[in-house]
Amino acid sequence: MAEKRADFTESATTVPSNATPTMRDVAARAGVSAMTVSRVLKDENVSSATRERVLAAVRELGYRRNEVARNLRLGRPSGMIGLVVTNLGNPFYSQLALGAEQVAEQHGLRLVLGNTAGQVQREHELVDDLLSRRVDGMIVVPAGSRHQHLDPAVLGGIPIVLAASPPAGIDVDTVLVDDFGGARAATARLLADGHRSVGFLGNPPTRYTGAERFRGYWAAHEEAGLTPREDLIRRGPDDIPSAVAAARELLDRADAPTALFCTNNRITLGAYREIRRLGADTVLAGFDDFELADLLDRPITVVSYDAREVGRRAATLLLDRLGPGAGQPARRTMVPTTIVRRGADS
Amino acid sequence: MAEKRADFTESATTVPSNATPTMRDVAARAGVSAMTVSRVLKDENVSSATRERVLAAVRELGYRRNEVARNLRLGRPSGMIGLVVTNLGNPFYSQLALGAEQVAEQHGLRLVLGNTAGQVQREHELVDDLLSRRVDGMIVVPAGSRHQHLDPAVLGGIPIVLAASPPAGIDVDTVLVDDFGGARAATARLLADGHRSVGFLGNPPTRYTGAERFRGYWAAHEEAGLTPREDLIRRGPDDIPSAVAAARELLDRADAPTALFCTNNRITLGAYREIRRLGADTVLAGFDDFELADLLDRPITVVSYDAREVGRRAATLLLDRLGPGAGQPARRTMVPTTIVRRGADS
DNA sequence: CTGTTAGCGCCTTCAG
DNA sequence: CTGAAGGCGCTAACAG
Repeated sequence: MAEKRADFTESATTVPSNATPTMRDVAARAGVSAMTVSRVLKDENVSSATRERVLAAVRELGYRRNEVARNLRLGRPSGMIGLVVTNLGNPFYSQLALGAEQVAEQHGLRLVLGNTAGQVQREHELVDDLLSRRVDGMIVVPAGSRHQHLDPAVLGGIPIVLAASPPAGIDVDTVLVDDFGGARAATARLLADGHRSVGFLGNPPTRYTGAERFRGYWAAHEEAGLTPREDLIRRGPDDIPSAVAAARELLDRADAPTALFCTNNRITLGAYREIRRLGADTVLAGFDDFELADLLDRPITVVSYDAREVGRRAATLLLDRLGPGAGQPARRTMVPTTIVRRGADS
Repeated sequence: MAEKRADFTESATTVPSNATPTMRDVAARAGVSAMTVSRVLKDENVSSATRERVLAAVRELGYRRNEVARNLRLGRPSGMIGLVVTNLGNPFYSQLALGAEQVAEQHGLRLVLGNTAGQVQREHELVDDLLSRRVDGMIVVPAGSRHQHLDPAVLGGIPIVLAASPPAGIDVDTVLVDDFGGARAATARLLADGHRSVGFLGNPPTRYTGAERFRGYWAAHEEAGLTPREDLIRRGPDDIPSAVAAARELLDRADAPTALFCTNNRITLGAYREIRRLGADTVLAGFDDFELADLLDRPITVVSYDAREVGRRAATLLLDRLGPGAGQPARRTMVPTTIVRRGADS
């Protein structure tokens, strides 16, 4: 078992050398009460003489105030905010985390990280654990489409902000990317360039982004007085291999599309690879910018957005609700997208 | 100020509806003592009748045990490990974080994140803050080259693991990438392909990776019985623009190198861009793999390694030291690299 | 300016 | 099997 602090008679100035020192140890060493130490550490009125003695003791003992105990006593939460994402390995989420960290940091709050790997079960456990650790609030990128367990009511009033996915059946602050607008703009660009058969390669409609980006693709057509050709639409692919396969299907047709819109960068990559392999001159547009995009040897249009900003806004909403904006109705904000041409130049 | 719990006479079954319920609230509601609630939650011996009543009360109140208070009482640390990195936006570190999270998660530990943005000052503050929060231990990617403030002694005995950079003047567990071996192997590959003037584009030697990778470059030459041409060595560039400029300098020469070794992917990108712009056929090798590398239209050799594994090992070392391996001497482990050919095919 | 008392939420120890 | 007392480290609220 853990070695307990020595209990045998120990003079007031003798201090257990092993364990992390407590305020009382400092007090004893400085010959004052714990309260005085507390006051010194809080910069309250203490005579400069005793203050010096206390600080000396602090230094000698390497004392560091236990913020956990402090928060408990003050009835405060932990001064940490939970961040639950589906996949930290995805640059989108790591940028989001970075943005959230920036804002949290400015307010002296620390970020506690949880990665769900997209598993709803893990999300449940994580949220529960974070609640038990008394986080001040949490930012969640939901793994599933049911969100009742994220209801502030269930959470015991701890505020929550959803990111990248809209709330389903609950009423909470949310930060979204303009998936619809970005997809619409990119598709419109292709149409404006004269393309009349624009294929669609997208992740499943069950995903929010998949659905929204498809809506955008469709809307762009409607606004141009066109109707997408259903036979050029593939709403299944979700990784590079499946995107390659789907692209091949479309490009092999006699009436192959002259352009493709892809709903994320993995799909774009798959399509790009296949186009290049076939030596086709199909034009490509896709959601998500990526480094290196301009090293590609043929042009490509990408929908770009600031993932870090998503994190910043999420943290900002949360912090506001932790303070002044406590009682406000749920807010929703949307991070804009821009259309960028990449590739085939420098 | 915060609304205090109503103090007027309140029957045993009435519970404050606003604040997060405590064990006593549950106890009152179930008509038992707090101890019994505690026991139920710990699955200790309690008659199944009372257990049911308690669990019912827990459910009705939405009670969740306060792990913070629990840990305080038990004299345990927080059950969290700190992760301090220089730049979460860099995929290397986000992968590292993901790996560490995986391992921590398996042991029921949560990760607290800190981003130093490479500033030593921030690193100090972060480490200090994490210590005050009583993390079980920490994984640090040091921002600077002086590490005295990371000495376990200074840290009050809290274990620490360094990642990506070796300890300077302190004796702690460390996880490194085989920078030397990777650079040597990549350079050797170029030499084996017949190149006799291999340029070097690398980040400053003040950085550990810069120094190690340069050593590898040099060693490969020596082992081949060659001496690198000093005039083809540029140890300054640290981002894409400066890499472009440095590459141009080398490629503009009458006796331009036939191959270049670059110490990280940004530098590789810069060099690639310049080679492509000039239409040169200089062969490229570089540290760090990158997605899309195989979409490039000319071949490239990259030094690849598993960043997630760095995080996994760091967490594993830390966890071991938290448990059985508490007293061991400092260990050091090195994550291997592999040489991969990329680009100009599919 | 400084000390004492009490208690945040929980659990160990010791009585029933 | 259950409860009462005491305390983890810290700090309000009162004394003095």
